[in-house]
Amino acid sequence: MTLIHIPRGTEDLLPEATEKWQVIENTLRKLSEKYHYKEIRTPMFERTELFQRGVGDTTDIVQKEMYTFEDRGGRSLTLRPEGTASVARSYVQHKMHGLPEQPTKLYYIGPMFRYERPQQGRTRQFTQFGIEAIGSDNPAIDAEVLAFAMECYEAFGLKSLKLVINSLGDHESRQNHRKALIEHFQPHQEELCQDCQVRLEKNPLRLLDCKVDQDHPAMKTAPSILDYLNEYSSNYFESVKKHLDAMGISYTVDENLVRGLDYYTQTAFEIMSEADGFGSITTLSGGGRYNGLIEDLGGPETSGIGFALSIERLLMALEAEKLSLETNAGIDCYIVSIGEEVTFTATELTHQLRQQGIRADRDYLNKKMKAQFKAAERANAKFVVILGENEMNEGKAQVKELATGEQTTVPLNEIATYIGGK
RNA sequence: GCGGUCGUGGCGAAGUGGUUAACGCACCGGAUUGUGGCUCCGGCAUUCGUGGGUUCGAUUCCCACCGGUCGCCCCA
Repeated sequence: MTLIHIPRGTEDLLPEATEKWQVIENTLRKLSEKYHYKEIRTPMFERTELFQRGVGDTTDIVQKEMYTFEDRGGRSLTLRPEGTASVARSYVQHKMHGLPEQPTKLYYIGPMFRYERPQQGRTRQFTQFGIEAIGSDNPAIDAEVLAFAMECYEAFGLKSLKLVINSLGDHESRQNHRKALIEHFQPHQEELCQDCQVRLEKNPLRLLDCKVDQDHPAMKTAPSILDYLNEYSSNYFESVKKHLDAMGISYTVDENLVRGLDYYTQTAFEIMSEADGFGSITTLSGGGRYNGLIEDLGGPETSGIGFALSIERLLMALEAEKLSLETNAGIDCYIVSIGEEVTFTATELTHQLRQQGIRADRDYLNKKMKAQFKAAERANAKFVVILGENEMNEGKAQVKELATGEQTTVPLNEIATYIGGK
């Protein structure tokens, strides 16, 4: 029989892993409450058009990474490669701009899909937690999103973090900068690497973070986006920085930081890990402002900003910094039963304890006492209840605390109280 | 999508063109008729990633595919 194995670039999370995931998810949800963001759940697939229009036709995500398929009705659907487009779609569809709470502050958590060559930190299905604040173009909210993003890591004790910010400016600023870039690099076109020759046409901004040509003299003299920001954009960026300063959040400005999605305007940022043990992929999360997106999707002119982080990469960062998560694994009580005569009493007792809120388990393999003790230890049980024929006849059991070895005889109907009181 | 590298039990890991595929950990059983440790003894791979080919014979050689991993592209 041929084994069917998991699709490429996906992974099973077994209990050992899901315990950690639950801790992370809970922490992120609590943080969301603290910052007053509410959860939104959108479908895992959308009309393909949404991403073409929202994320951008020229982006790598849309051009070569989408999981697109046709349903039985002949509609082209796509497994979501990111969260913002869906949230924006939902915002427009449900006319959230009319809600009394503004800006609308939302968070989401769930799987995303991109068809890429997998490697560590990059799988075809991965999980993003993200937030969106839609309906305000006050620099204070940009700073809030950045602070939130940083706290998502600090909450777990991560230290080796680097917050990099940049401004991409508004449409006007970007156009002027683009023109300047093309003029600057055109004379050197022949000397640039293959990729950059294509970038020059497609997206000259991308030239700036090319690794092959980074030493080319033209790179050092290349026009910076920051010099092309118009007054509004420039003031906006300065104000975002002041708000960050007010919170004591440190950052570095990288004028070459370019985000991969078309919808970004003004503030753009990334959080990277500087811990050892990371390979070429160091980006933990990224985000930015998307002032034209809601309008592009048929909504009113509305500005927005958000970010998304990968839970997989968050876990990698924790591992790289050798941090562990406090999980609440284990049970309160393991019932060791000796002899087939007591099995019904064991069942009754286990059930009774559970009904009283005690996390309990028992043996189902007719193991010997010694083996049952091992099972109890493996289950991380606090107490073992020993039930033999003698105890059963007396309506009592031995209750042993595993950590101390302390053992007492307790009437069956008082075990829950006894354990609960410890 | 491109290039490198790797693929032996639950995990780690040796090994050879020829008939029983080391070892360690884990697990199970026993020594020990009802108490977690230690010790000792025993058990635990009939697809050596999958499929072809070369050969009298392949886990070992060749090819393809699948998968992991690293780098590139790009990103979370």
